[in-house]
Amino acid sequence: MKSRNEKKLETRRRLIQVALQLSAEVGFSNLSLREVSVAAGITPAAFYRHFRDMEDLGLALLDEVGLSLRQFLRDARRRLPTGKGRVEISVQAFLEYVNSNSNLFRLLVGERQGGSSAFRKALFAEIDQFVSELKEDLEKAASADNKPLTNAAYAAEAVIAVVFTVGAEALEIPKHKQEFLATRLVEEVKMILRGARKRD
Amino acid sequence: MKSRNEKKLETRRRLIQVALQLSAEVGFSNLSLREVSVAAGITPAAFYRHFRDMEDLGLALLDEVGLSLRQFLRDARRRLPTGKGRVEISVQAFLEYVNSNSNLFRLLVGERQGGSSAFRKALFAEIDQFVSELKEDLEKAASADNKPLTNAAYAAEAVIAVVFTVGAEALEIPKHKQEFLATRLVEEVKMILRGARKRD
DNA sequence: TGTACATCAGTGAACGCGCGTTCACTGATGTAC
DNA sequence: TGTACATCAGTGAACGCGCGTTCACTGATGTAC
Repeated sequence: MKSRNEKKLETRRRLIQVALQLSAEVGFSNLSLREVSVAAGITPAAFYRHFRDMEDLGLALLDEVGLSLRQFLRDARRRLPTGKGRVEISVQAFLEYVNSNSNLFRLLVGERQGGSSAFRKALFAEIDQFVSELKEDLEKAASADNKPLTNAAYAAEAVIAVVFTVGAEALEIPKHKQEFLATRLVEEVKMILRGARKRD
Repeated sequence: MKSRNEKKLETRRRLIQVALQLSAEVGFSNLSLREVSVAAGITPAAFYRHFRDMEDLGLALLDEVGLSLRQFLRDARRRLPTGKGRVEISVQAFLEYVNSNSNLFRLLVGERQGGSSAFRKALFAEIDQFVSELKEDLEKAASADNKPLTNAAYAAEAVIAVVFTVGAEALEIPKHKQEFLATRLVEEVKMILRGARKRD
């Protein structure tokens, strides 16, 4: 038999999952408390046993996104070879991530404007963490290749900007039409990295 | 005396202006027909004399944004000197534009996700035009400087990605705290252009 | 193990509210003669 | 210029709807003895 606490956590999980699914269609900020509650199989009144309001649920969703992104980064870093072709492999992995976690990624790029200020702040914090992890990766790779960068932080920001822009476009088109996005993204990232290298 | 037609156009203008102002605060997709109508000084029922629904108004807003952006580009191009410092001047001009037309810019970056598919399509078309105009500028500048680019289209896309990303951040912070954004944006754009140049 | 009481996730009804949309209407502007 | 009629931007009331939130409640789970 499941304990009362376990059941409560299950319902909480269901609320989060359902909110993620629904927000992919209309955007999280257009989601209603009633809609989410009913889709999760509880009455609207019971929603308040789990979250104070929709903003509170939104912050929980962002935690979820952060967790998933960090996991993706960890996996990607582990699988990545040293030497040639790293950009291609990373871009490929990223686009796969976007396609299979489109709900999470949509939240990340789609709600930069909508939502409360607490929500936006948490969202930018997630993106910042993404940027700073990339910065460290770039620095490591640069010193391994003996091709130092003038400013790894700027390079990381620029790369994230184009990666997220392309990711947002990928959401709009079916997966089998995305090859050109991959090649475009690879070229643009390489362009940035080339421009970021110290001239000798 | 104003003709009936002129008065109608004035009301239409007022609806558009008011929608632009209100959408800066909550985002266009969270705006209600009643809210906009009353703020423009007409009853909700009279709204239908001007637009079929809110989506229709949204498309009119995008026209407005497109017009204003093209004007900005034309002015910027005219004022721009040849030779050194062009990136700095362009970035400065762009950030001024973002600050004084924040409502328009917010619409452009904030509704990439919200809104109907017709709305999103029109929005991406506006951005695409921005990209292709920049591409031509880059090509001209490159041939004038005799520093040919490997792929001006990719360079333009990457530049727009970082420019819009920084522009979106600028919306979040007061103008007097934006100096670091300007230097950051200048460096990132130069980085991309450097990486885009043909190696000889 | 059994009993008595406490906890609390979830229920279902109710509330007031702003929403989009419709409708018959008003009265100023425009047009034809 | 004056008159009779047409047009049509805007009015105001009404509608049904989904919303967030509250409330007293139920009944299964948990706890103390």
